[in-house]
Amino acid sequence: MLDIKLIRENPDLVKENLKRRQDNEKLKWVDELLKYDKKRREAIAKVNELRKQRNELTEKIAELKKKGEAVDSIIKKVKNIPEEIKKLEEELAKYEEKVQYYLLRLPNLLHESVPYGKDDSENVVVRIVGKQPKFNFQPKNHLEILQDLGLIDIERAAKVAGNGFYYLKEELVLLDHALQMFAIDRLRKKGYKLIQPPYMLRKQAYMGVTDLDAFHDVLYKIEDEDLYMIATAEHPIGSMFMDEVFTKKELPLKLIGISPCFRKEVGSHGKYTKGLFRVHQFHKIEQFIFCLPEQSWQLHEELQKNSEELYQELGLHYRVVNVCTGDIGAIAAKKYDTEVWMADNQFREVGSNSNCTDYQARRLNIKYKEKEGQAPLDFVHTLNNTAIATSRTIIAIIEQYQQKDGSVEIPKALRPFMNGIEILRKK
RNA sequence: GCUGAGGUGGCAGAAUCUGGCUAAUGCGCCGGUCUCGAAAACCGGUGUCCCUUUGGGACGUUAGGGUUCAAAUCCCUACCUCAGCGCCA
Repeated sequence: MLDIKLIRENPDLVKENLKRRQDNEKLKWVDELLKYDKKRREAIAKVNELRKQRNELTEKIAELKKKGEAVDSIIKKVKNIPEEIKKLEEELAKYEEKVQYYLLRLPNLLHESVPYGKDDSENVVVRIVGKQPKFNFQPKNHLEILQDLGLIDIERAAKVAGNGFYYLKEELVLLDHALQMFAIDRLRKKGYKLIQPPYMLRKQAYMGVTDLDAFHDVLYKIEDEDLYMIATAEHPIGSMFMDEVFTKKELPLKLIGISPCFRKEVGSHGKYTKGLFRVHQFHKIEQFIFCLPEQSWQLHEELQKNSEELYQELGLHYRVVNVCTGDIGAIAAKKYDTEVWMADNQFREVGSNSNCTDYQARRLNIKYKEKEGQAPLDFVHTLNNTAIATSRTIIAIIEQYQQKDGSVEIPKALRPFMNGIEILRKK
């Protein structure tokens, strides 16, 4: 959410930002928002005036009663004021709803370093790391390999839960867990604090951390409950400190979340959906930071470095892209995607790293103050970055480490976390 | 899930029964006086919003409704906390 004062004072800045995002249909929203904001403030003035009148008369009633004098005539005079107030308040509520509608939908201001572009084809490659694996045979995709090894069953998963689910088996389960333990181990050594959050959230908490499209396209809702299955640990961790005030010395607060992630993936038709790439559930280790505004850009690079170190230690070939203005999404001010190389010679996303500046924090009402007992100064900044998303990283490992005989080598970094297993082999 | 007791500012805590009496008082925090400096003491301030801003006003007692001229106070709902009971891996 943007600061209404900023929009009032710099409407052109907000409009320029929308143009860069190619969100041209939202341009008129800025004027609409300001129109309703003005009406809102006028209504507030009127309501205040009426309340003042009522309060004065009410006080007179109390005063006269104390003296034991008659109050009937004043009560008659004041009696219809509450109704007028109510009418005006209803009008005011309408304006407030409008203002809120636009505020919740206007996207974050982009950082100047975000490249201009219309969609993911115009994301800018920042760097390519590692070497493309060379095979002296025709490489297979992960699904074929895993099925040959007998480590996955997606047919039965489809039978009981539908497309997009899977049964992992034996060593593949260990690999999934090893990836998580590996990421946790490395990040804890950097001082990040581990959190296992609730796997469901109320709507109110969810509103603060994501955009409204998510409620339909991404989130599973529990029937008859005000609860949504989380799509990432980012969400329960972001909302964890809702309506709270940090002291400066508590910041930056660097956290690692571990959780399963549940996603509906509505509207993913036509996208790459093979095997484990686009699934309804997977595990993820997530980095999350609450910090002072002046710290966030440096920490954004730190988060990027952290996750790249993991991919490097796993020996994976990957690239990093600076996500362009047309592809970045409403909440981030800047976003890097990390994309791993897959056997069909495509790079595909395994993680993304967002600096949300104060956009999430304003919605969640998370502020900071100089020290205990003082008034809050301003909103904090929030950042989140994938450390490891298991399913997609599994794809990269299986496809990049496959051998001619159909076996798959386990990266050395993972072996201590999976009972020393060095290779996945058909039995 | 049931029963009972609760939820008041950054914190503690009164007012709730019996609606009108500055949300008292203390702590913390900010500023000032004093001091070489600090502590103590004393004085002032300490949430949000609106306006025609040396000022005026509205809102604010977990949240949302209701009753009333008037609600922290009475009624309803949700959420949360505590206690007891029940159920459960």
